[in-house]
Amino acid sequence: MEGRPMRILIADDEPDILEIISYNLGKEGYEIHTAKDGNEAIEKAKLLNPDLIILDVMMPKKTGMEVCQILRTQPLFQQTLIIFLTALSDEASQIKGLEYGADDYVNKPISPKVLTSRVNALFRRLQTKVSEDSSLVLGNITIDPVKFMVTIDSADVVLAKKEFELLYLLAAKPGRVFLRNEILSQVWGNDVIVGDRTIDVHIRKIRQKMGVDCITTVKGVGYKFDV
Amino acid sequence: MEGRPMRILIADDEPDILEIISYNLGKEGYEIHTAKDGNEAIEKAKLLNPDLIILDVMMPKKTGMEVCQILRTQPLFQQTLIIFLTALSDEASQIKGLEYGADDYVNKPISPKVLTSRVNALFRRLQTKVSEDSSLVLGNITIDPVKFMVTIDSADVVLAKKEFELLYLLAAKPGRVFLRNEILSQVWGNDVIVGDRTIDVHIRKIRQKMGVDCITTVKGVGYKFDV
DNA sequence: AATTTGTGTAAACATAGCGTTAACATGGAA
DNA sequence: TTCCATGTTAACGCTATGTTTACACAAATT
Repeated sequence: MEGRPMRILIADDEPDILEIISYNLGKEGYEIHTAKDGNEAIEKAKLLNPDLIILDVMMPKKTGMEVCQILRTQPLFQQTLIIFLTALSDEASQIKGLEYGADDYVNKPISPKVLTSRVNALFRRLQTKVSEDSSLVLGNITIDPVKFMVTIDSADVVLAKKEFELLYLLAAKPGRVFLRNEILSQVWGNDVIVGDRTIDVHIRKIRQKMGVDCITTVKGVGYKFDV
Repeated sequence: MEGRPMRILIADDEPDILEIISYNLGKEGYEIHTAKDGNEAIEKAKLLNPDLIILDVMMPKKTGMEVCQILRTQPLFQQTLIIFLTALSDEASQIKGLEYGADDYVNKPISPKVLTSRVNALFRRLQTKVSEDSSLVLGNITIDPVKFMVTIDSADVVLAKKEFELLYLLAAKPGRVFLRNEILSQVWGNDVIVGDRTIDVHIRKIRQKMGVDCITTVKGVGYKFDV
């Protein structure tokens, strides 16, 4: 399902930091490369064409800001994600960094976990943007919230709005059981009051239209989407 | 032919903060809407379908996290940008926030300028550089925005301005569902107020003139161009 | 200017099908 | 068995959309 791992270039002059970040992002499955100063960062960026570049602001040879500025002028690096890493926590630097074309600006001392979360968030957003497609793919079933369309083995299934919303809720976390209350408040909202059988009827219609039985009843508890 | 301004929904229970942020982002040319608690945020989000939602974490009725969670399970809010705003600067909350599906996490006290920079950075990244005046070719249908002409199987179809704009909007992203609100703000503009049936009438005229039924209704949601 | 033609919007009515309810069926657990 | 949770079906009100007509207004033509 996933393509190649995302490639990250980390540039910092402190070996300790390089190591910590490399270790933590490597653990997430990213492909990690490092550089120890501004010039090396630019060289390696051109060589590797990474998806994300993490730049320490204070580096020998060239500062992170300079590196960013140089890279951003090149067409190849317009789309590359850039995160600044810095001990300068003052507001002006941060604004300057972001206006230089960075996508995020993280202050030192860095929590590796926070950095990882931010990296993940950036990639998550990029993914949905590039493919224009945040659809759920579960085996031979595809659920596309943007097109409001369900496809089973390349055959379209047309669902009504509520049916679709309900299916999407379940399918977003396959295997997880959703309580009836939970379903009600998510799909119908908290204030709306509907009868007992309403959910069942919708479930039934979904099952019917889909042909495949991908929704399991957990009696006394709720419903779940089968993997 | 610049696109409409990005629409931002800000939810916070402190009126001062709402005002400061509204003012600063408004200055940047964004279209601003506000909510003062979690429930109102959800309501307005559904109503306005904003491009970005800024959520205070600590709010009455529902917390920002809850709002985010609820919206993210709905098909319509998969692509919406979300920023958390919070006084909780601890690392765990931040990670949790980002993993809830937020795109950024900003600590209070907020510098309006920093927030603005971050908002700009998010939108900058999202921007798709679609050459505006390129003609669309979809099967046997050609839509040429320069000549203002639609051709089906080498037979010309003459559309009026609004009809053309509407068709072009839908056809630019074939398959994607456009909400009625979305269509209104894109084709008619944000300030213009027109009656409920106006869109339908235009859709009808397009369908009539085109002969081919290339526009599908998704009841309760909007319209889409068939691939 | 007067005339004609066409566009965009509103208003009024028609209609399909969505969402819900109600009534009854079924099946498993105690 | 009896009970309770869910399945199933049909019916129906209502809402969102389709359709048509009318009209103000702009644009084009004379």
